[in-house]
Amino acid sequence: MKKLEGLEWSGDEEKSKDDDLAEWPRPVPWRNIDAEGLDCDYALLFTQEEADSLFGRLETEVVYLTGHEARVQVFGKVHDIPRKQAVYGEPGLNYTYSGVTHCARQWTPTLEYIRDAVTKVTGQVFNFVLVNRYKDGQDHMGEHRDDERELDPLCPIASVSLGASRDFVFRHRDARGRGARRMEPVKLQLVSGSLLLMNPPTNTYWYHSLPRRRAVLQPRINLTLRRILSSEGKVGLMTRPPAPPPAKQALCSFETEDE
DNA sequence: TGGGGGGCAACTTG
DNA sequence: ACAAGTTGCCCCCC
Ligand SMILES: [Mn+2]
Repeated sequence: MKKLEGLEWSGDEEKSKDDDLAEWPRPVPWRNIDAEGLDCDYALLFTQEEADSLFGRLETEVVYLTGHEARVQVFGKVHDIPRKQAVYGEPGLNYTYSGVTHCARQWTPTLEYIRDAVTKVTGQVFNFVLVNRYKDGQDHMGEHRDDERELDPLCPIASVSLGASRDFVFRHRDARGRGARRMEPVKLQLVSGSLLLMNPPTNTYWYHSLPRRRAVLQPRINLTLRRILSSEGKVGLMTRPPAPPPAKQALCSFETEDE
């Protein structure tokens, strides 16, 4: 695996064939989170020092969506998205959020490094990452499921946290709305350097959110690594426009937008 | 007692 | 039908 300057793991890099998932670069103790239809695994993947370093690198590397791409229109009203988002992955992949499709930028060295670390401890391969930056506890994310059609249903979603600790809440889909089943939400604290794996079928039955926490004053960066199937017709692999596109050619280009 | 935080159902339009 | 935020209300706590 590629090394990143200033982040030399003490473990030797030799690839024995029996390399199993146990050592990265030290063993990671997993905690399993279990409920009806919910299956997650949580581990401390990076030390605090490593996490600080990675956070700092991402702060200079990651290019977030700006301008109209940093807003969302729902029910006719325009809102600023209450966090910053960036989209990275294999060339051609894209991500649709509230009807707007964003093209993935090419992996940065730090994102590749984190991706490969997660692959090393999980054995899962990822081709896409959504970066969410929460500037403080006012930034948040509403309840939702990651139920996009183009996601590989067999691949867990891997969530890496860097920076401020934040609460993270799962709610069963049948526990929402009036006349809901009484089921306790499952609450976690995601600390800096942690990795949360959301295994199937978690995303079928459980919504998750990152609630507002007014006491949190520091920023947090979250990476959700995913595997997108490229063969889906609708989204996934963005194909060249069928004909030389007349006006809207800028759809899949990466021009900088005004702040 | 008042106000702040948090949970959550209700509401929002094209 | 379908989007993902905000708002309002209620409860708890200091
Ligand atoms: Mn999600």
